[in-house]
Amino acid sequence: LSEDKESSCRSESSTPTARTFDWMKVKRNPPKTAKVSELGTGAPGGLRTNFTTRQLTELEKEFHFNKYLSRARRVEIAATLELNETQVKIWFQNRRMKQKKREREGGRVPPVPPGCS
Amino acid sequence: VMILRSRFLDARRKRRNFSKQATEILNEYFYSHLSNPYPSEEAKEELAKKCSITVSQVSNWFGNKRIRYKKNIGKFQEEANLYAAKTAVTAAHAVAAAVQNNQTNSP
DNA sequence: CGTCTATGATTGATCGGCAT
DNA sequence: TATGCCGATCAATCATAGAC
Repeated sequence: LSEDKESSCRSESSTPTARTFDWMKVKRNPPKTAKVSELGTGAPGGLRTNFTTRQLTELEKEFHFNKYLSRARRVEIAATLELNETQVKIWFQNRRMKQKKREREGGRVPPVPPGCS
Repeated sequence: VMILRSRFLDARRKRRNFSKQATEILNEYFYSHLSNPYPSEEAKEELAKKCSITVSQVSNWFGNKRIRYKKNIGKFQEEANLYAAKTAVTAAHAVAAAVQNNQTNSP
């Protein structure tokens, strides 16, 4: 049960806190989506793609049919929605986690807000 | 214009701030574990119970806190010192109580 | 009342670990 | 060694609550 191990810090002037720990330095690599191949128009990879309502609707529909995708289905959907196979794969990945989260803490206190007393 | 940003009017995003007491508990944990503010699943469940919120909300709180803290450490300096002091006082009381208890029980 | 800031929630994508 | 999934987290953004 021993944690706290100064991982890396130097400046210690006024208070015992305010030190810079490793978790504060963590930097995620920018998204590699949107290949840098279709440039020409300057496709700045490293942006969080914004899925359109149409894409989300289709993905959601497919999810209700299959929680998991086969390679073939993934390719098909990616082509239809103009997304990478990876994006489709990740979407389903996140969607499954979302589903699990809802099931886990779903039945919460819904019947109470109205009026009350 | 992509005025069509309509996010389906996320009905659930009717946010309500946590009680001041809940925020106190969360901040106390955060600053007393500033070297590694990543509560275990068990710790999250305990915090959730104490704060009367869900485990997911505890996760959201720590996620937001960590990101916003490192984004501007200086802005949280005052808050950090505040909780550091509070933790020190609490610890002091615990020690004092322990000492007194020891004296009382060992004549 | 309108503007600016604090904060809870959402989500596409990354990271490390494990399985195939 | 390469690929998919899980669980946790990141990071940017949304929309609202609160401060002024």
